[in-house]
Amino acid sequence: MSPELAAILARSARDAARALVGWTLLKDGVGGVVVETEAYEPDDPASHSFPGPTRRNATMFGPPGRLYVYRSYGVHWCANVVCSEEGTGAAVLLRALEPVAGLEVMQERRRTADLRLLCAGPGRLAEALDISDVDDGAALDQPPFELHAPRSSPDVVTGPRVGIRRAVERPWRFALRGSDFVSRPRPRA
DNA sequence: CTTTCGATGATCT
DNA sequence: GATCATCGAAAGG
Repeated sequence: MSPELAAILARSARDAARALVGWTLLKDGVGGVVVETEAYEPDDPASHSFPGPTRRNATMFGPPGRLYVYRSYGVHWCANVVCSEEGTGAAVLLRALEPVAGLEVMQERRRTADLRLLCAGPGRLAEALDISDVDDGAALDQPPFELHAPRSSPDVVTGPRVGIRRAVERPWRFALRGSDFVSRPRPRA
């Protein structure tokens, strides 16, 4: 793993979630720029790692830089980046990308031509990149995945996390300011 | 525009 | 049996 990525992922989920905005994520050359993330910390009642290690969340307690993939509402797949120290259970939920590469492939997978709806939400993002349970535990800096650093530091806004019932007050959602490709409800401009 | 609701399966109580 | 880090279609204003 590059020193730059390792340094980002070594930090808390909050810091890693903020720092991952602007990076480009690809699977098999298909994907785009990360424009929205959420942090899930250890001792965070909203995190899947909160109850401790189980079969589902085992990847969360493994090495940083791996993908933790889980099924949401029995219908969708959602993808996280494991971060902080191995064994802590910290992770960053990937919530939205700005589509950049493989647009036609993603449009086909998502069955929509609207670029704003290709990767705007964790379930949509996973479907567009063809991420599922088989990718759980995969290293994000090794094929078929690539993670590329932004050229300059992006302008990031924060807000409450989406879709959770517990610890709703923690402002651990991060998004690229003004992006047209974030999920709803839209963060403040 | 906004709100409501069904789908569908693993996990938890 | 209830809950859930979601989405899209349908119904309501």
